[in-house]
Amino acid sequence: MRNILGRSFFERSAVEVAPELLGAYLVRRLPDGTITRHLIVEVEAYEGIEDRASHASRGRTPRTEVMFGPAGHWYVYFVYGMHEMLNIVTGPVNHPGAVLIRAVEGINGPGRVTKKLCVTRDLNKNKANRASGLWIEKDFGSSVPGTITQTSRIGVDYAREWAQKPWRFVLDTKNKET
DNA sequence: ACGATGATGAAC
DNA sequence: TTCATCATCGTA
Repeated sequence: MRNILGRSFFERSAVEVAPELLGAYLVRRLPDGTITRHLIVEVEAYEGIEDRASHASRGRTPRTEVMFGPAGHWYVYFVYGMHEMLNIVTGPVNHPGAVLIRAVEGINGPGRVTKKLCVTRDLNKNKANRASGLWIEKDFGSSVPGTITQTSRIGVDYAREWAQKPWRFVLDTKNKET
């Protein structure tokens, strides 16, 4: 059976949640009503106030507010003057965490995922559910379609020892063309 | 290798 | 109010 992932699923450590999102589906309902499903193949965990790579390491600010809120909400922010980044908030209230969706099948790169799915900041702080038009579904009945590789996170060299954490998770799907 | 391009947060 | 920085991407 396929479930829409809600607060209870996300209310854990981002490092625990992240690998479990591999093989799940990012589902988007576009303004015209069409629904598309995308297999999640790459994610990164940002966990706690200590994690120097996380925006939340600077504390509670207008931008990071949502990361301190309840799990299962979207954190969408703008970076490099042109890219929207899509994250799902994890962990208990007041314990900031998030998982960045870096790629879905056929779309590599976090900026490309959001562009392709028409995800912008107006989804920020929205719940991941049908009402917001963007949610995640997971089939708990079947196994992960591939092998999971762990590496350090991309673009966070400034984060000192936190940059080394193997908190990037990639799903290598068998015999698939890009 | 590097420029585009604008929000963010910290310093002043 | 200014400034460096940035969870990136396309072109070279």
